[in-house]
Amino acid sequence: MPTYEHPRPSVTVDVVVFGYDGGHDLKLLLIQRGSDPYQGQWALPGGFVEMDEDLEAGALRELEEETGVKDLFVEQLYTFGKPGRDPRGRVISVAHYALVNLSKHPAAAASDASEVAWFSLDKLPELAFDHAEIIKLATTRLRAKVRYQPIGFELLPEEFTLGELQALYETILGVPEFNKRNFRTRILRTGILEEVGRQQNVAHRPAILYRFNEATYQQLVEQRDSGVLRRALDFEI
Amino acid sequence: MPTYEHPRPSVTVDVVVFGYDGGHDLKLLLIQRGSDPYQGQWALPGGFVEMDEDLEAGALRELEEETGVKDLFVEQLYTFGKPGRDPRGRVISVAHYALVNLSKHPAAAASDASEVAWFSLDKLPELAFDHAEIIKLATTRLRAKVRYQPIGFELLPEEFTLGELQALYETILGVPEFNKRNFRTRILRTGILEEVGRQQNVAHRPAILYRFNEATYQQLVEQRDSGVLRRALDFEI
DNA sequence: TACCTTTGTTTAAATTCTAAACTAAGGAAT
DNA sequence: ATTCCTTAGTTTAGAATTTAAACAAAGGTA
Repeated sequence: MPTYEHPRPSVTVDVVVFGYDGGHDLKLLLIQRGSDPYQGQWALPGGFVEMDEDLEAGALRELEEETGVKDLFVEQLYTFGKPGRDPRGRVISVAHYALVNLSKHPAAAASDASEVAWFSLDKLPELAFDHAEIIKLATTRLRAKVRYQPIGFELLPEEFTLGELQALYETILGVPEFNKRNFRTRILRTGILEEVGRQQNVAHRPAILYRFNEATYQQLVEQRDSGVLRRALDFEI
Repeated sequence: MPTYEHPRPSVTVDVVVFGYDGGHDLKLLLIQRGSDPYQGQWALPGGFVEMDEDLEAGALRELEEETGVKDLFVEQLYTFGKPGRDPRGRVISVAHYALVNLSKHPAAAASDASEVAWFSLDKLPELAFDHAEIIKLATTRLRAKVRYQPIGFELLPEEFTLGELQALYETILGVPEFNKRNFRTRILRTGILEEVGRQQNVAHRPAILYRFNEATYQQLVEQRDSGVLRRALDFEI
């Protein structure tokens, strides 16, 4: 049965972009819709996938076209396909989420969609389509994933202190302040951090700067998956 | 921009159905393709999604049409959309996975696709499309998820002993034999099991039969999510 | 009645976690 | 130059948890 016999839904890719600037909240990148359905409302960056591009590539392309933001960590989240979720007809959206450090990717503002802005995750405007639901799922996923995979590092600058890392975890998880100095022990014993220097010009004892060591991490993942280690990567917060 | 201006990919739903019969391996439900691309090869049950049905509903419909199996736990897995994954053109597949206890759902055999059979997960035939890749991801997901969500109960009969539950965990995770009698402690202290009787006519001390208590589980999930409890549900194997 | 098998409990030692006290390293204030 | 303040980082004792082994129980079978 060749495909052309079937009526086909439209397929879009949308991206929930989380940004972090060292503060006490996560940011979310939204665009203001310039055209037809939900015109003027805020929405996730995204658009129709092209016939010859991979889904993730499409998500990154739409993101760059609409916001100018590129070169970031992106991963598939979930596919939303309930009939009626888009007034234009049957539209299935393959939602992604992405993480970005705002000091690396400066104030996104661009292009063919009318407006682009970063919103605090806990002060979002009204959203088009079912995008509020998508964002909620992305947030849940981020919170769950950050506990057992080192994706948080995507939100920090290349070099960071343990204090900054802990503040990020507290921000993502919404916990006021946890585990005090035990956080340090747990993260360091995994061996996935590498010392790269010390802070300069701070009005207190300068902290050690660390960098995420991807090679060591991959090695640990392999050892765990082959059964050599069991708990090596639990930095369970 | 109305959707009809865009070329549209085809969208299918596929289902990785895991079955368990109390033995030492997991089974996988496959169909033998009766038509055009990959004719005669084994493949996942699935097909084109209809214009007015939800993705999960489509997965269940195709599954029942092609194999006769219905009424089971199903969840979205991942969406596969690489160009070229289907020789018929651009086909995006929203893959799902499902869990079923084989004593409840007897030998699936049916219908419009030519053949249906259960295969041992570690003795799979050559597979059509990128279905081997989909199965691999589903297996990884099942192994990961069974450690922190009680989805394993979907694979057991209504009433089961702790020995049976442990055997299931060992089968899913591929561990020869773990934790001996501590498994019991960890599962029981969560409170998600409810005693419903004892085994009959066995040539040894009869084991207590348990049933999964969904209400207690939901209650614990809520308490955890609201921060009251932290570790209540870690039955981390 | 003795024995076999599997279920289920108890417990002591080992390990890990928690939280507090303590030490260190800067700049800023005096 | 000295003291003070702030944040970084270490040590450690007590609490809690995990592990693994010994032990006890409950059938059927010989």
